Amino acid sequence: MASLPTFSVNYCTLQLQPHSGKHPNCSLLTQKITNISYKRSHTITTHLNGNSVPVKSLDFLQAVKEGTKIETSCYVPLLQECIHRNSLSEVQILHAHIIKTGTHQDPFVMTFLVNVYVKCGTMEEAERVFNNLPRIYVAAWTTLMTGYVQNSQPELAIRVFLDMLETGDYPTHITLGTVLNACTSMKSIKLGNQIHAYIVKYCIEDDTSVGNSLCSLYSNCGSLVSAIKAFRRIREKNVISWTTVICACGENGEAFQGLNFFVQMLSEDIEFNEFTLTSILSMCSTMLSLCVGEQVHSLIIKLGYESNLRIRNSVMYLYLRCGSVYEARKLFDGTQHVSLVTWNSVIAGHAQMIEFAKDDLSAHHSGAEALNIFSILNRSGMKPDLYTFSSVLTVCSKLVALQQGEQVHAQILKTGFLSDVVVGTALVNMYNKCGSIERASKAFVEMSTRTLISWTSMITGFANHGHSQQALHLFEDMLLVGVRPNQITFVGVLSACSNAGMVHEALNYFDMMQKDYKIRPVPDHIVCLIDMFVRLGRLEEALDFIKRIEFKPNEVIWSRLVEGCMRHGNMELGFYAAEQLLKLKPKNPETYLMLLDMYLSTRRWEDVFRVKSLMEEEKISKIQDWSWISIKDKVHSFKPNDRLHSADMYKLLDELLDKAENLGYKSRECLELIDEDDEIKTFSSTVYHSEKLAVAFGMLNTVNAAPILVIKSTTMCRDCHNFIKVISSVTGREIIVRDSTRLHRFVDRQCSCGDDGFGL
DNA sequence: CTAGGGTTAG
Repeated sequence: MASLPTFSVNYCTLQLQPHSGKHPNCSLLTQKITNISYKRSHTITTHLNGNSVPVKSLDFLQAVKEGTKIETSCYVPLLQECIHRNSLSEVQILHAHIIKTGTHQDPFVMTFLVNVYVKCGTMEEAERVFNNLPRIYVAAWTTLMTGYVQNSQPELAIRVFLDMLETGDYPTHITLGTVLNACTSMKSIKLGNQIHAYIVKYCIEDDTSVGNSLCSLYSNCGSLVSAIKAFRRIREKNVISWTTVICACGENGEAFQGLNFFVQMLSEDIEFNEFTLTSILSMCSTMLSLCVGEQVHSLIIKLGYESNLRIRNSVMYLYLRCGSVYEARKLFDGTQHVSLVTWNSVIAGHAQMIEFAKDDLSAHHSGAEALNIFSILNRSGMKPDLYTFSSVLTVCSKLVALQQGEQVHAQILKTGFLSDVVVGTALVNMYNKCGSIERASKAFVEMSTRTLISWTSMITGFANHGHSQQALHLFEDMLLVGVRPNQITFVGVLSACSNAGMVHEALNYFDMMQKDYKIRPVPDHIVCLIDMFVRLGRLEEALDFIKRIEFKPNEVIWSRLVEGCMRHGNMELGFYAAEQLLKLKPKNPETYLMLLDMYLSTRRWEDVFRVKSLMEEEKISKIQDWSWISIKDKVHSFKPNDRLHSADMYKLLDELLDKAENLGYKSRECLELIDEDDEIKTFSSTVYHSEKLAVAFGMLNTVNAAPILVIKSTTMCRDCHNFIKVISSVTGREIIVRDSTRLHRFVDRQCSCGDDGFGL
């Protein structure tokens, strides 16, 4: 006999039971469930005391209390109604009744009860019932596994699977589908392949549910080709199969192919449902294709799905992600009974708009609107859930809105959502982004479970605050706990090394990333390393490094080298790097500013004109230099030299400038790209730069001990950086400025960036 | 007991 596939999950290795030749399909028990259970219909009828009664109108609790005898066959539909109502308390009453009447001897009812507890999200109870089952059938194993998969403990699902095989029970096609789903959540293609081998061996690859699960496994592991293969092998494809393959295309960036599958469905008259439509919509959202999205929307109206709330929510989200606030708003206002998901979609949609907005000003506006919607939601009496909180915390972190973030934190504590990993991670990230590394690490330590994202967020937080050693210690801890780092984790690790100038360590980790974890370097990794060499003045090494990478260096990589060359006065290399940069036709106005500064200061007028004409060609507009500060629930914005704020503020700023000058600060001019006719004003004053205005405003409008948090759309200039350093000690205030490249935390004349992280 | 609107790290 050929050797059997081996399942290995960290702690155990087990051989599958030898098969008897034919795969045992559904057990008797599964058949029984299908016969008695119902599609999730709203009118379940049952027989009570000989009369056929619709369960929904039946106050079964009353019946139970009055001591009515319930036939064993009635428990399942009653329990099903509890799932539908999501009422754990009623489940418990029924459970007690089941015990009282001795029905707990019935393996079928008790197996169903495991499912009920799973559906109510109470795994402890589900386990308890499972452990006391009079006889464990394959359906019970499967149900328990499903519970673990749905409650984000896929490793336990695999453990249960192995336990099941040990007792000699055979998996059904549904069990295998669930195991595949566990592999999918663990993103373990290795284990998935082993299960796939088993499936091929028993010739059930063409089974609908197995095929569907295989399709989503491969899709989640990034292999669209295998996903489509799995889909094609399904003998009887159902709506789920089609929807899954469409999702697979969307998740893997092949939206066009996904649309083709949908068109095929339409032309072949294959049944589709609301889920198919929402998948299509979310595909349009991720590829930001408003044009296709609008067509799908009209199709939805034509097909009469317009009033469907799920679909409405998806359409709203689509419009928001594509920046059509007006359309989204129209839909929102036109919806009579909005659900929590509607609110969540609108908030998450605005959060997304921050990322995809055309400029920083509208990005900021979206963020402020998201917070506004959140407060309306709170006043409406509806209770926010973990999705709401995660989105809102993201918004706070992007707006550097510490006060709102703290309020949300308090609300999360009260409502008990802190135990959720995603919410906990979002909280850690919020404190990191708002400059409070202390509270971030406190929140991180207090988490009961951590995902890769939690670790990565905290490591990056330490790195961004200049706490390199702590970042690296945390990374080592993460490895000890057995969490596998990814590309993004290494960005944090390398940036920690870079900030501390730890060349040896950086190169070691860079090596480890590629050799031990088979992660290919991306521009972000290289940027960290280039920054490190540049910081140490080792410009030639930086160049060597750029030449050694396998991909074409991007705009950021070259511009960091140009910047470094300017700082260290190596103009020859600077000109070379600038040539490479110009070949890429950069899009960032700040890059042009830097190049102009370089050519102006060396009086290379021809190059100045070359850069200027390239700017025209590339339609580079003037730099949008804005700063913001959130105070209480309001966001205040500042433009350089604006005179829109109170006279007190300008007075305070002038006083601070005086004080700073007495302590050795010397104001310096800086290059700017401003003015209506887009002419280059060579050097202009930095006195009223937007961040200075925002800081002064913050001093005036917050209590003395409070930190001042400013967010800035461009990179901070050297002058403002010096100024804020000085006044942090003059005023004894902590000042945090998050600019377009990094976070600066000024305390007592020191900045967390180590004074190397700013521009001209 | 299998897909299924809204959530976290760069």
